[in-house]
Amino acid sequence: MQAAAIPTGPTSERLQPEQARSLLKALADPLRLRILETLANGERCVCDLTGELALSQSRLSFHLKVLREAGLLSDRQSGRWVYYRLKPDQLVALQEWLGSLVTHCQRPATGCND
Amino acid sequence: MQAAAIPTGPTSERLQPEQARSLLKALADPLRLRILETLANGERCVCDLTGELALSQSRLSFHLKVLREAGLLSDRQSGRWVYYRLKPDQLVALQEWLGSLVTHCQRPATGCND
DNA sequence: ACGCTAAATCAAAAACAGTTGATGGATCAA
DNA sequence: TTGATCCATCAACTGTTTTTGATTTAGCGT
Repeated sequence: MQAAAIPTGPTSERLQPEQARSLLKALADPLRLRILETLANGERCVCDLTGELALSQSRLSFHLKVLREAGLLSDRQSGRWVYYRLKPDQLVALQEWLGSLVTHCQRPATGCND
Repeated sequence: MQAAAIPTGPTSERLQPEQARSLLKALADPLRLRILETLANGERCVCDLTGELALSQSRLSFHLKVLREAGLLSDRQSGRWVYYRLKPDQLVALQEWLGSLVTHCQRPATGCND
């Protein structure tokens, strides 16, 4: 997935502000965080998740869609079931984006701790 | 909204999910990101910010409050003016929180890449 | 084909977040 | 004191997100 041209970061590419916002927004929900934490333990199908998280199917489906469209989850179908799994790439990218924000704010010149 | 979860330590302690959520939510807004970026250049009073960002005073005040309650900003009054500055601590804590989520998901045992 | 189950999608309602314009408290200078 | 400026807060309004319950699409076994 790495673009050959610009070696911006150690692992992934630099996030655009708009992408960062969409990730932050997807993460800024308690239910979606619970879903992520559950999926951090490994792949699950939707029916398992409704059970484990005690959610209605359509409610869960809504939030899975938000997370998937933000690029945080991938899904695969197997028979009647759809399995979701966490994609760490975007999390790493967001982490790096946060890091650059911190760095920027900690520059000595007009630093934020004077 | 509930009272702000005031960050306890000067340097990074492990974030509770609820604190993480409140930080993510605070960051997930384009205007608030612009405010943060402006404050990354150093402390500013509210009246400067209304000018630089071309915002109504009450709109700016609303967003400053969100950021302050998330623990991302500190403020101090000096005469008639209130100066806001960025507090990188919570950004660092959030970064670490993201990191731990990634780490957790990348454990070999029930890893998310099998 | 049929019935059954998994999951996505839809429309309407409810809940929430953000904007606006007005008001009020605090500080300062004259 | 009066008047001006800085800022926070409030209530009313608008727009967006989330929830709900119903419907739809699709896979599997019989």
